[in-house]
Amino acid sequence: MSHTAGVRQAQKQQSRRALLDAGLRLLEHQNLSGLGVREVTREAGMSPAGFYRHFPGLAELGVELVEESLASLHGMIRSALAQRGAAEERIDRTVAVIAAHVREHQPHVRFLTRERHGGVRAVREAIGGELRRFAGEVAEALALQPVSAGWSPEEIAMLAGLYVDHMVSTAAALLDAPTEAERRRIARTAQTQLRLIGVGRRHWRAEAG
Amino acid sequence: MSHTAGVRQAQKQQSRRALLDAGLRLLEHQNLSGLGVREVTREAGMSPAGFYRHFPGLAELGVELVEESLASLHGMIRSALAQRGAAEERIDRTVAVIAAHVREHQPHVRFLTRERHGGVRAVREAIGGELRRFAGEVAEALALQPVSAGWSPEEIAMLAGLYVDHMVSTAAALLDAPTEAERRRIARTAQTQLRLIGVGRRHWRAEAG
DNA sequence: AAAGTCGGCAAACAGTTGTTTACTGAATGA
DNA sequence: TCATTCAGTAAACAACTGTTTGCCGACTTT
Repeated sequence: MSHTAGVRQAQKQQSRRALLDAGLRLLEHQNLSGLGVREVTREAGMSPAGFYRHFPGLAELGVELVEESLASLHGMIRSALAQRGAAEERIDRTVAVIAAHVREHQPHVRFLTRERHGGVRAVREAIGGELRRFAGEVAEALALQPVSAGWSPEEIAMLAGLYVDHMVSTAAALLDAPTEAERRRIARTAQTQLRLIGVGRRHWRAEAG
Repeated sequence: MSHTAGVRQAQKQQSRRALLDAGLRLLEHQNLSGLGVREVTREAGMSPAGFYRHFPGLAELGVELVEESLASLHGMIRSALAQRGAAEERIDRTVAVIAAHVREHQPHVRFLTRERHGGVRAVREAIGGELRRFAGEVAEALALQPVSAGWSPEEIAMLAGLYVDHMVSTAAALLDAPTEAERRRIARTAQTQLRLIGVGRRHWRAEAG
């Protein structure tokens, strides 16, 4: 359908990408709700009317960006969960994975953190829902670990939520950090925090409920 | 200077408040970067030109809203820190304080979570800086607790950061929750998470560093 | 080679925007 | 009482905005 036969299709895809990239670029310093069609087409080097050959409106551009961003985030989470080895090592590598993702997908991550509680309901809910799905995946992975023996599903879910929230906070902090030194400091703090949570995990069953 | 002699001053203050309230109302469904002077004055029942008798521009309105919101948040944090009693009790009351604050200052809290990573640099930095100051206060309070004996300042700071981030996440989740039942579920989860962190705290010195 | 498809453009539409201008009229101070 | 101050207004400004229209010309299909 799309893999052959198409100088036409290829050019169209290219223009579409140009629009998406232009939007993503503008959204680094702006909010989705404040974006304009003319603004995007200007940045993409296209006439305003051309926009409507690709999207019915800006909302749809936004949704597409959400999907892209979440797809890459999803990949990152799977990488983080795939870490093996001792707890210490896993923590360090997980934080490293997060830091690398933020570095390499800065515009996407910035978009997500900015619109996570932004003014566009559809986008907000898409992000929130997907984060909840991610928490579910994390919970599944946690359930398989020996440390979780005897934990109720609710307890595992609350731990997964804590991890996901922590990851989000850490990613946002890394984004805002102005210098490399600051980013390293944030990463180190995040590691220590995860270690503290890990200590709590190991003593949870003996102490609580 | 201002406490007497002023039907004039009082009327001005009233108009100023009307503008701030109008802005806050509009910002429940919108982003600061997408707000317009005409929009605000229309909502406040004032002519567009009148706006400039009170603020040089919208950015200043935004900063003023940040200060208001942070002042009320500051009050909340002090309440939370003032909790006495056993760990369990303190946790429950702290979460209750957060939930009450979110309920009673919904527009302010929504504004903060929305603009925490929003498109207006000055506002973003004001919020971020103030949250860091709050973390400092939390750290001071933590240092006084017996559980923190033997902790380095860095360790205490990372714990305070974890608490503040967790509070922010919880507040945001409470805001987004559609039903009272959902809010109760979130509060209960938050309590359990705090309890887990508490377990980690108590076993930290024996296990880490 | 001819006919058709369709991405992109310029131009025009009616609205809206931020900001300035000169003004009005009520509160103020002499 | 009279002059002054000043919050709020209406009107005008140019500069945008989203969206539609008709058209062109390069690709595709027949």
